[in-house]
Amino acid sequence: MTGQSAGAPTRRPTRQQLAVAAALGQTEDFVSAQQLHARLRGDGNPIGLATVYRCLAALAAVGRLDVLRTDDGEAVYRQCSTDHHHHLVCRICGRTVEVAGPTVESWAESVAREHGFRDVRHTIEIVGTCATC
Amino acid sequence: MTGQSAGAPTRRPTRQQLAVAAALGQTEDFVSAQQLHARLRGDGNPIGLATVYRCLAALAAVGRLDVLRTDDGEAVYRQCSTDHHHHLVCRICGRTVEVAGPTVESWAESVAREHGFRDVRHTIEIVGTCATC
DNA sequence: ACGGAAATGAGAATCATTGTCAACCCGCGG
DNA sequence: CCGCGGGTTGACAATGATTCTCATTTCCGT
Ligand SMILES: [Zn+2]
Ligand SMILES: [Zn+2]
Ligand SMILES: [Zn+2]
Ligand SMILES: [Zn+2]
Repeated sequence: MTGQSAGAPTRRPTRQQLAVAAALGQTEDFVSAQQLHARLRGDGNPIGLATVYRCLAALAAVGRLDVLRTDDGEAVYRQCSTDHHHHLVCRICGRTVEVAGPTVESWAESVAREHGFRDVRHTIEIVGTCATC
Repeated sequence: MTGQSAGAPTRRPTRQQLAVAAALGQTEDFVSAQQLHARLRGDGNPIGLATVYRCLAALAAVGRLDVLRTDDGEAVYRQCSTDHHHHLVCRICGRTVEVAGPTVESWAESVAREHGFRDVRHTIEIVGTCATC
């Protein structure tokens, strides 16, 4: 109980960690660790794959990232935005529309509470065929 | 139109497929392909791991199984009830509660239509910490 | 029963993720 | 300012679920 128990055991700052954080800050889309690694290197930012995983894990542990799994099991990460929303994706052309709705938010919240669940998070993805496809 | 000709290319029935279906019918819990494989063999029911995966994929394709991913990316399957629903999962003990709500269904539908999307599907996962954890 | 197509199974191959461990770097004490 | 200790990194090996390969077996219509 003593010591710096409270909050995040601050990680020692390094170039790599900043790079990862910066890269995540440049997009609102979900990216996989592999993609992020490739992107960083592409931007002339040398970093090891294992380090990318470690940074992502660290950020996720502190709750700064949203993590979800694609259908084929790959983990994808996104910087938690203060502005919570979901995506409507076209299964043909990939067009993505951001949608937000208090309706679904409160529904999820109430459903969870109703069953005694705490610290609730949710993942919602709506997939369809867009008007032009 | 004419029977199920257009839809599901009916799979040729075999002992293995029946065994997999039967095993899935014996439990309400989610099981991984590996677990199912072990269980089947344990019950003196010889079957190849690849076949288990194939059967599961086939069943899931026809919509007879609910599939979801554990935090570590492993796919788990469960025979699903005929009705559409979603899952409330405990991030600690894995306890799963089925939830259904016209609220969220119509919300998803309207949001999609509002943007001109057709043939809409959605994925919703609510994760939290259950009362006993 | 016969023949061809579908299904199976053992093992190899794939691929994201994690573990290993020596080299490296950052902040602090001297 | 300089050197040390321990957190951090990175190349590579290891893991483990899932998929692929292909020879063999099984099912089904004829
Ligand atoms: Zn489209
Ligand atoms: Zn939401
Ligand atoms: Zn629980
Ligand atoms: Zn639904």
